[in-house]
Amino acid sequence: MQGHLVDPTLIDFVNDVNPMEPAADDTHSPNDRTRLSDSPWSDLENDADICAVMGGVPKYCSRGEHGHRGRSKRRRVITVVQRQAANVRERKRMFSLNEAFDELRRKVPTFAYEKRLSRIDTLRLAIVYISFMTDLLENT
DNA sequence: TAGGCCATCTGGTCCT
DNA sequence: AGGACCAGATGGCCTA
Repeated sequence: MQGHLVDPTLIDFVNDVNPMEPAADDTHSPNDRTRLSDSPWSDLENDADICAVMGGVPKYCSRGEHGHRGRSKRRRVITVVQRQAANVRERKRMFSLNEAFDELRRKVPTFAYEKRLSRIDTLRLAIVYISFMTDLLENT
């Protein structure tokens, strides 16, 4: 789609950001690793095995009781259920973050890539792309 | 096998 | 008090 739109400068910076072989195919596809694709937060029950049922104690036990140096700050007491709920919310949050990354990937010229852009490369490429477009506007 | 990337868990902090 | 956000830790998967 971007073939007619892209000039050599653009190609340069695309290749700069991720110097990989030319793409064999157009869309980033099968390579997709297992991602947060389908309702990752649907199975709250699956979290129950984390550390939970330590003798039925309702407190959450974290791995490694570190972090109590100083001990001046009062730790927030959190139940297993609350921890699980927080985990689900966090997964949901990360899912929406990844959705935003996917959307950004689609807005950025990625034709030269065989692989799907990583998040960091997506950000870097977007920065360069925006700068490029800005310059283009200012110089015309 | 090492390194990169990612998902997930977790605890801390900030905000409502 | 509880949710959102964040960063660190950890482990799995994939590729060079």
